[in-house]
Amino acid sequence: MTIDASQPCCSTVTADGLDEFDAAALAEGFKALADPARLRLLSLIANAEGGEACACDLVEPLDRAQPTVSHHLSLLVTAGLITREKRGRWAWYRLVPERLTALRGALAT
Amino acid sequence: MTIDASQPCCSTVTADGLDEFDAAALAEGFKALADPARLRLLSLIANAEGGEACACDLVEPLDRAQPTVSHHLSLLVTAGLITREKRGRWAWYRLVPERLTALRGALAT
DNA sequence: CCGTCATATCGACAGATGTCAATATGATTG
DNA sequence: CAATCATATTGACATCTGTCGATATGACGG
Repeated sequence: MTIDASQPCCSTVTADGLDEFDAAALAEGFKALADPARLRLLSLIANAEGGEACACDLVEPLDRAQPTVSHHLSLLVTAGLITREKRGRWAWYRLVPERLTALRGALAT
Repeated sequence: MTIDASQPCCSTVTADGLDEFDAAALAEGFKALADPARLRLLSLIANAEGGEACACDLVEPLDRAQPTVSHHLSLLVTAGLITREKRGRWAWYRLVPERLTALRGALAT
């Protein structure tokens, strides 16, 4: 299941009566951010030339094994935080800024 | 170890060269938000009368056992997202909005 | 002081998570 | 087609996490 990033997140942490369902949905988003490797991947992708990064350029700076990096990238895609585009044998990743913004909005006070 | 909420978070997910150390620190914050029970606790506390909530009023709406609620509240305190004040036999909790704002800022695009 | 009440801590357990080596997949190239 | 390269998948493992029942701690009331 992949998150629909076009659907802006409605619930807010400080909203009254956040129910279990909305809370679970929100938590999924934050779970994706709750790991240093994934945060660094977001940083690397965000600052890559042209706004997109090849997986081949992410393994070395992350200092983790290739399957581990691939695993984290998949999680980020599933969470709707990045997109994957396969071109030839390379996989290119881009941020989904709306998704980041939506989670940001959920922290409004 | 308790987070110093007065220290505004400096790193951003989209900042260039987010290193492992900063990433780990940021991830700690998001980990605290990465659970439905804790998100609902934040919501309940944020909307409690007077901006503070008694633990006794949090167990039932959360639909989890008392030790579980106590556990999550402790995690939130450790993460610097709420404060605990013991008055008599009751424990009162308040949001730390600056901490929420800091994490919010880390998601800036 | 003794019982009660609110909360925290302990111990246990099932399930999730991060990690890697080995291997599969699928595109490119000679 | 065979070799190579980039990436994904699988399987295994140790660790972390959410949960609860039982129990400890500590304040209050009679």
